[in-house]
Amino acid sequence: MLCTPNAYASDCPTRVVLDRVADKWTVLILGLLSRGPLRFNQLRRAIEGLSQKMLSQTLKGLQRDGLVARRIEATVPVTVEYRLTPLGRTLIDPVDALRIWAETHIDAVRAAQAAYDEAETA
Amino acid sequence: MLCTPNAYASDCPTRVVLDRVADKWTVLILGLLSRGPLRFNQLRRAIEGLSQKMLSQTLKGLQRDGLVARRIEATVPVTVEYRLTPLGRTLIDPVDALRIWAETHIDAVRAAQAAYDEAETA
DNA sequence: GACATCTGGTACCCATCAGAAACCAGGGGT
DNA sequence: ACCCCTGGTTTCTGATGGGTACCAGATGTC
Repeated sequence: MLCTPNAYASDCPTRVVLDRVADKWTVLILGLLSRGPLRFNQLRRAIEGLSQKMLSQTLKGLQRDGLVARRIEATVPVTVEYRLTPLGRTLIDPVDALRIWAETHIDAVRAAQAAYDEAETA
Repeated sequence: MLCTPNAYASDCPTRVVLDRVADKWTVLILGLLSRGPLRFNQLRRAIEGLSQKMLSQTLKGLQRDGLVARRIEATVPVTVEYRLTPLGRTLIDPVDALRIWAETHIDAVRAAQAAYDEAETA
């Protein structure tokens, strides 16, 4: 490795990884896959507002980064199953923590936003 | 609150918060501020590749969400100090975990990418 | 006075990207 | 024949991320 991993250096590849991992759809997809393998349309239906394109694109990126494995099942119709790899499983905790933080502190954030917007307008 | 916090529902405000928190610059900025207050240009210099505009924009968002407090110091020249709020401090652990994950697993990810690209080309 | 430099930003422009909708392809149901 | 399911890709467009230049105010310095 050429650089000591340091997300604050722009030339460190860590930056690229952080960009993938610190992503809304990644967090939601990994959160679901942590509970077990799912098929393409199961994921799409479970995550409201996620378009086919973004799902396909995000899954492709996750596969490339070795976090998710894709397996074609010879059923009728052919189904495609996505599951976490061992590497992907090491990411469950950080990503879950983030999602849970958002769900837990949403009230505080909304209150802060309201206060901020109030001060702005006034 | 109208909805049980659920990041998987598109109409839940949690989604918006997750989008802010699951952001490359947010992760890097909060990671620095967790070690103590910093001024605008200190942050800018510490995070390579972060433009003034994105820093300004991200800090404004973090203020609105009540994660970061901005304090103007009557020094010469006037300096502006950014520090985490109590709410912001609750986010340190999740966000640090994400950054540390990226720094720790960068080798594995790079290897997976190389293998994937190899298979693609072949 | 003219100029550079520090502070912390804002205005403008452009390339990229996210998202919506259409389309593709193979098979099943009626 | 037609519409449904499966899992995508293509196309188009509006939003947005990000770079560059610029702004304001104070200090220094030639």
